Amino acid sequence: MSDDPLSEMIAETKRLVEAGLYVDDEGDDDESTQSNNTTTDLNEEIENLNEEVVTDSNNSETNSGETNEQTNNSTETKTSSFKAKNFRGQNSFACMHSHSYGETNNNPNKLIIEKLQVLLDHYTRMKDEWRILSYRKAISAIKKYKKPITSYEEAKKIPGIGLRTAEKIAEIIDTGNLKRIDSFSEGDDIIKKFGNVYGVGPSIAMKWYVKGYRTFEDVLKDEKLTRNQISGILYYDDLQKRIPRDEVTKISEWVTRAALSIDPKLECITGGSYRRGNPDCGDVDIMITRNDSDGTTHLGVLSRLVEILRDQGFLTHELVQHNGESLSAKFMGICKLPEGVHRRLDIFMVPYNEMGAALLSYTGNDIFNRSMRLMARKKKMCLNQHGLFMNVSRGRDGIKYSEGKIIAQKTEKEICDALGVPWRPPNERNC
DNA sequence: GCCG
DNA sequence: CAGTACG
DNA sequence: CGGCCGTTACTG
Repeated sequence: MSDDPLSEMIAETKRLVEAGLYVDDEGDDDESTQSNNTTTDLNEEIENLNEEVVTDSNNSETNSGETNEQTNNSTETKTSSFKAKNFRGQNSFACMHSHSYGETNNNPNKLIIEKLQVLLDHYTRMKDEWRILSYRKAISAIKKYKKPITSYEEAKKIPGIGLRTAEKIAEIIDTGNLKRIDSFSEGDDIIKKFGNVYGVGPSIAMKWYVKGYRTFEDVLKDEKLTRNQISGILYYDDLQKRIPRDEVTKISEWVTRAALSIDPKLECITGGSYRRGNPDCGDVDIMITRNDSDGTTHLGVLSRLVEILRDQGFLTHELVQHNGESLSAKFMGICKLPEGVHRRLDIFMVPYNEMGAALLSYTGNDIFNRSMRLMARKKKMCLNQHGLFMNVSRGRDGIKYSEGKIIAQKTEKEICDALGVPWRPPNERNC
């Protein structure tokens, strides 16, 4: 057991705790620790529900297509028709190919997926980020591999599956099990549960375990928590649940209706896995922008929107404070439909010119994004949620992305063209 | 972990 | 700064 | 063997 990496990890963490590197428990250093809930009143239930029927969200029917933004906007930064040069090997990038949604159930390799998922969870707890990445890619590849894998050789041929994983797959095929998994300690499940709390990652989860906590009650009793962690524990069960697509639609319509009451010219688009067409989602991601060609922007809209939703009792918690002064302000919190459970909700305000870059970024999935961004980097460019840039060091501060550095940002297609990546509808971005 |  | 979160 | 997304953005 001494060679069990997790055991070593626990021992190391324990050493750090004893060395005082983790102390933050006793010794109430500050007064304003918790209980300063400036958020909305916690369990304020919803009395005044306006059940106005959603007339028509501009969320567009299928919501899956590219927003029909045409590049011809008067005062726009001329997105030069910059074309990136291709390089050898770029065809192996995930963003170069279609990746449709991979069913987990009814997959002929369900057992393999389950076993590898256990390993992925294990390495997640160990903060082994590169194995995490590898296992995620391997599992994703198998999910979309429709045939039963019957041999080591067959597994090895799948992109993203190498020597080590193919060996494990072979063992699963032969024995129906992975001996490696059996050596994991039972503490794994507890650490896993801690790590699933919003605001708790691998480090905190391990720290809690080493300090002897085994349940949320233990943690709540003895540990000093951030407000996000408190919310995460309080609504742990709700937030663990997947959100049916229909409910995502309802939540989107609710937010859109409130936004349009502020300014009818706002445009709201739901991104994330919803835009990728998935049947259920982990949260709701809504982008809001406004055509500024009439001289008006959406500056300050988010603060008002949050206020409205809060007063409606729709928003129950604010996890990340939005930057109300920015056209790129964002909100991250928890909402709840009158008859529903608590759901994670993200609202991203987007400068009109950046909508294409924002659509790409907030639609994902993450593997697709990282693939595209790596591609950009390989071509001496830089891709983020604001646009595609020349890879030059720009000045500090909030100096706008202007000048000659911006290459493309207004539409997805424009960015893909400049990058030399074929544009794909969102439902083909489930890498 | 996988890949070049 | 480390940690966490977003796609 | 080195790279693996973002000079992402926020919290404490």
